[in-house]
Amino acid sequence: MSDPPGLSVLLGFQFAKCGSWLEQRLADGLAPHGLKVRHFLVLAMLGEAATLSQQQMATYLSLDPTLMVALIDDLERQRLVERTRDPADRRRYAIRITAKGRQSLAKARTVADAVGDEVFAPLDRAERRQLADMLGRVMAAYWDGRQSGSIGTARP
Amino acid sequence: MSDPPGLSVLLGFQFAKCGSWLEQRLADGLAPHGLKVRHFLVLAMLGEAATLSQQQMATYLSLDPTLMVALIDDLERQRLVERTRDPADRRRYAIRITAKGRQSLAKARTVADAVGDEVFAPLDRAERRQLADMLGRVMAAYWDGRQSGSIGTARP
DNA sequence: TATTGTTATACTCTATAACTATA
DNA sequence: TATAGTTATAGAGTATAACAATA
Repeated sequence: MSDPPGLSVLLGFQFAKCGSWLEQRLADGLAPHGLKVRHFLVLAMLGEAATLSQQQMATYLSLDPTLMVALIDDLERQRLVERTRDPADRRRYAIRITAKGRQSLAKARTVADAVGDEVFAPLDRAERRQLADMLGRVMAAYWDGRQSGSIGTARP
Repeated sequence: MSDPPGLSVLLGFQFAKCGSWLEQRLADGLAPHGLKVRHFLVLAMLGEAATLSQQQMATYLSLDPTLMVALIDDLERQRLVERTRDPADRRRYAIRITAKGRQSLAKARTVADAVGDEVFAPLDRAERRQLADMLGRVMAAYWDGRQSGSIGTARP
């Protein structure tokens, strides 16, 4: 199970390196829109789930729940997101994306696609799909290992 | 060039997620050996380059040079690494891995391989090689974009 | 004048503990 | 009693600026 010695080391290092490259380029691209990567991820989640609580989003992003407060504050201040109390459980908020939020999300997606095209330029379309497939399987195992259910209809 | 909409977003997110998973598991595995991931990466570089300066390593790891000071201090204190002045340029140190350092490196590699086997369990050997190949091409483009030459004989 | 390594300091990011309001 | 959200505070990690030695 061990191929050339050091494959895992190299693979892991390149993984981290490529990941931080992606994140940095995305951060650069989103900055002019007044968004950080996390804001974008929150919007992306809310773009597919109608309504989510802060805890749900914190869990999925592996973020401390206290960090969600300022994060949602930011988005609410920009009117990209709304806080309404969940009638079923008045302790939680039912966070919802606004129409303006969807517009920002669309722009941010364009940025993200451009960054992806730049970083993954050496790979053709078939390879990118294959990469996404492999990563999907790896991360499915991760989520299963956490025994955590999906959010909404699917894992964003 | 844009496949299913949002592919880049998902790909990027899973990339970051998988990368931090790898890093966390590696950190857990190395902790009992008194090493952090960065110590390991430094040892891995020195395991293939005979001698490197602090600046060279900082550049390759995309780390602030000031952070290398304490990092090398740690490794030197454990006698895993030696600082000797570079005779060719007495401003720099020629950092060299020790015999004890090679032993630690070997153990750390075992840990890293185990972590890799765990995280990439859903992928068979051919897929892992393919993943490594694709990542290698992507990161080669990254380094070329930086116009930075290789360190020693190869990019670790 | 520029570069390597060093130190001290300031800054950013994150987690912890304590609180409220609901359940 | 436990959970969602909030606040203030402490801690870790990182970068910045100024310095000494060498080029």
